[in-house]
Amino acid sequence: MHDDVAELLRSGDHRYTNGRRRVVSALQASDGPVTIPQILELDGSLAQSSVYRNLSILEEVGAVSRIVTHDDHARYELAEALTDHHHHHLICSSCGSVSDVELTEQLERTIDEALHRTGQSYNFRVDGHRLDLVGACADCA
Amino acid sequence: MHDDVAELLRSGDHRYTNGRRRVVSALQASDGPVTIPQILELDGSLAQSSVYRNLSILEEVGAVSRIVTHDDHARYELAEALTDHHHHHLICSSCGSVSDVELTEQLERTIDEALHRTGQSYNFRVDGHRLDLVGACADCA
DNA sequence: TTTACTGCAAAGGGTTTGCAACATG
DNA sequence: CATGTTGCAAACCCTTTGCAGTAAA
Repeated sequence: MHDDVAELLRSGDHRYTNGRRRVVSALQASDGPVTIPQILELDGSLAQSSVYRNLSILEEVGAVSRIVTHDDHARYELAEALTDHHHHHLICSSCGSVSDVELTEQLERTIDEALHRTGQSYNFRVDGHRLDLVGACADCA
Repeated sequence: MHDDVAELLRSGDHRYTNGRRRVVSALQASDGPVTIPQILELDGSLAQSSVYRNLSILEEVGAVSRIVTHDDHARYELAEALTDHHHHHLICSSCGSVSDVELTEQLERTIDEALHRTGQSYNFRVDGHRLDLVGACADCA
C-alpha cells in the first residue's frame, strides 16, 4: 500500500515524505472520503498548507481521488487503483457525512454496459461513472 | 413553467421579480446545468450578487437544483419537479462541459430498486441517486 | 549535497453579505 | 405603502502560493 504510493510518487520525481505518509495513513484509516479539516484533526502534527499541497500531488500521480459534494470542503480518498475496491458513496443530505458503499458485481456490470451504450448514442466516450446514493444516514433518519 | 416557479416562490413569501424570471429563462434555455458566469454572459443585465442570491432562494423553494462538479463554479439547473424530466449528466473531464442525458426507463427502474436494497443493508434511507457519466465529449474525444 | 518539501503568513478567487435605493404585491 | 429585492462594494472562507529554512535520496 505505502509501497505503491511511493512508487507512484517516484515516477513523478516526488518523494514519499513523513507528512505524505501521514496523510495517506489518515485516508486509509477512514471508511469514506475525508475533508482536510478532518485530516488535520486526526493528525495534529500536519500543517494545513502542506496537506493541501500533498493531496494535490498525490492526486496528480494517481494515488488519491478528490471528491466533491455539496459540503463546504472537498473530500479525498485513496484511489481505487490502490485499494482494488470499486465503490460508491452514501451521502447524507442532513449531516453531510459520506461513507463508502459497494454494489453487487452484477449491478455494476449492468450499469456499465448500459452507460456505454447510452454514451454512444450521445456521441460521448464514457470513461467511467459516478454514482452516489443520497438520503439519510442511520444517525439522521 | 414560470407559473410553477411563481407559485413555489409565493409559498415562501418571495416575489417573482424580473431578475428571477430572467435567471429562470436562462436555465430553461440551456441543455445542461450552467454556471453563474454563463448566466451573466447570457444576460448582461443581471447583477452577479443578485444572481447568486436568487439561485440560492430558487433552490430553497425547490425550483432549481445546484450541481457540483470538479469545475471552479457551481452549476444550476431547473429542478426535475418542474421539468418532469429525470436525467443525468455527461461530464467531459477535458473541457468541463456538462450536458443532460436520459437513461431508459427500464435501466432507471433497475438501478432504483437495486439502490434501495443496497441502502437497506447499510441502514441508510435512500431518497435518490446521482449518476454522472464521465468521459470525453464529441469536441474533445 | 542537491533538490524537493515544509510551515508560516499572505494572496487568490468563488461566494456571501451590509446597506441604501428601488420595485413588487 | 409595507416589505421583499437590487446592485455595489466589502467581507468571507476555502484553497493556493512565495519564501526561507529543512529533510529526503
